[in-house]
Amino acid sequence: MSTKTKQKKIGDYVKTTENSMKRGREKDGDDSESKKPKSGQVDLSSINFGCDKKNSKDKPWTMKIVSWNVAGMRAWLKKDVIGYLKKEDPDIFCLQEIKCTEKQMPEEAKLSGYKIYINPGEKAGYSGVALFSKTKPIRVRMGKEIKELDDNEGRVIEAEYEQFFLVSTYIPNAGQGLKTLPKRMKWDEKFRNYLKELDEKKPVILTGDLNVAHQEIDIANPKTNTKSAGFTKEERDNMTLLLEQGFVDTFRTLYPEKTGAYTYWTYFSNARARNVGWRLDYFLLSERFMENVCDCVIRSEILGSDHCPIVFYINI
Amino acid sequence: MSTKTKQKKIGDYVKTTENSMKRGREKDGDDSESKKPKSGQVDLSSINFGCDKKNSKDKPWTMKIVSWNVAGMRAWLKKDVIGYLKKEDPDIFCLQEIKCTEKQMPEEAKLSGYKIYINPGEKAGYSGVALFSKTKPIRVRMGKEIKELDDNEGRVIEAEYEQFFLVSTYIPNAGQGLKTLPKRMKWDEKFRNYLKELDEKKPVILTGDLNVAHQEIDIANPKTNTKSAGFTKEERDNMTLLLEQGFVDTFRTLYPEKTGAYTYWTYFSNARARNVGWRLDYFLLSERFMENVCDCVIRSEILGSDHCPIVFYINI
DNA sequence: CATGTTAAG
DNA sequence: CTTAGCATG
Repeated sequence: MSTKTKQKKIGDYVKTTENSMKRGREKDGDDSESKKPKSGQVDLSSINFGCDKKNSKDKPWTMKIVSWNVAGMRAWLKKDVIGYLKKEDPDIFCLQEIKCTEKQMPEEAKLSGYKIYINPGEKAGYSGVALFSKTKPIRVRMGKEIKELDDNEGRVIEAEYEQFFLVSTYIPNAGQGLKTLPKRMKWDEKFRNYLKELDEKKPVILTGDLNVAHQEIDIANPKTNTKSAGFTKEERDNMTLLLEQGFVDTFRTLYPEKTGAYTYWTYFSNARARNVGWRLDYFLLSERFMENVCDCVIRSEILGSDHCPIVFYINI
Repeated sequence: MSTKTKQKKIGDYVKTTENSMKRGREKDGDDSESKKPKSGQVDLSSINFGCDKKNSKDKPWTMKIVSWNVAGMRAWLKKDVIGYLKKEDPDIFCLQEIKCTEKQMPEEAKLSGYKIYINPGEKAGYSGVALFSKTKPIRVRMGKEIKELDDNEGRVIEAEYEQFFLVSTYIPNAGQGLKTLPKRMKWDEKFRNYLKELDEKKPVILTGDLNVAHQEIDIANPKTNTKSAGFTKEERDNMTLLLEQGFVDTFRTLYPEKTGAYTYWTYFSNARARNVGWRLDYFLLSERFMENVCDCVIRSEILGSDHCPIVFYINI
């Protein structure tokens, strides 16, 4: 099976404007406050939190979704991430690997203005996902409520909105020495089937840490990592199957040639400073929904985890 | 059984001089270096590392021994303790709860000029004692070499010198909810018998963390701790038995009325700053050897562990 | 290398 | 509260 998948090109979906600085919403003008860079976090004033691009129907973005694997929410909160989130101001944000229960979650994390949904999983301090949404979804399912998945590890939250399903996930890691690759393969299959059914009802926005770098362009060292968790042929092929089933890797479709675009860097050996990374975090979209997409951005400057946030702009 | 024991008084053993500033050795004059207080450690320049007192025969100290429960040697080493030890410059120093093997011990800890003996115990990261001696002892026994004790937890090092045995120990903690009090009771008995036999051969200097505050004066909150590990009647009675067997609590004998003299403060609730402590670390001496003692000092200013070092000055 | 356990103190 | 171990990433 080939790991290459034909993805459509930019022009098929997105109308690239002349960096017009026009935004779907006028939210980012007030950089009068907090000029001072805070502890650990980068200076946020240089970041454009809006989106200059329009969708294929020349419409600006109306909704922003953020996904971030936080690698332990309690430690993450000590790194000035709330200031970033407030500036980013997404309509929905999805966190993976929170490694805590609702009870253990510090109050400062419970940002006002959001409905909060938490799927902590059973094992203490392991995995866990959360979803924050400004508007209340029609329905939210998570964990064992999604019977097809039987998720007891805090890996999935599904939120149904008027026009789409949003699925946030943290896909199982294949483990050191690939010792949990079989578990991963089983998960991938049932998750693929679950998404297929969901997609038949409404378009799906799938986001989160898919724990796979799909192509060689998605990893700094493809040659030396073919036996590493997250870049085995098995995992890459499973992602290909997902795409062939009617999902689109939005970032790669918008930026097919973009190298050095990663969302994860190991803490070892100063990998992030050297940009020795992996693209493991995605926005995958039901193909028929792609015409609405404005942009997909990797916020590689934002610190707080070994993953960085990714941002998705869409016109709904 | 009473927990009170008749200990002789100061004048019986030690001749208190008029703070003569004469020292047994002239070692502490050079405070020209390192005036700057280093990270985490207190300013050492105000400490008198010598001893102004003389023994009962009007002789100054000729030997200094230090004991310190370091509560994890590797973390302890990060707190500028080597600078203190070099200034203190003991002839022998005994460390308890090193929580590492010889292999794991950082090189910086292996101070030149000392013979080093390590009894790490079997369980990784648990317990473990070490002894550093400028002069090579006649014989050193530790762990299972001391058959009477059958110590596989790194609790004892015995060093034989010409005129005495030095025993450094870390007595088992009775545990939360006193769940290891039975183990402790058994240890106390066999340890007492071991010391009795040793004492028949030569005078014994016993030092270390005895994990008991003997009397009410030895603990900040005697009333609320009668069921706490380290202040149960059982543990206190066992210490009394040891004293009745011919050992002397040197500090308490020298300073029978001294309140607020502690060697341990829990890390909880800022106990050390409030001096809510326990005296758990001792120099116990064979009664017939007491005439040689010059002083016993608690270095409560010295940071690096939840215990502080204690210092023993003797004329040998 | 970092996070959150756990056992122990 | 702190140490050091461990499992996991």
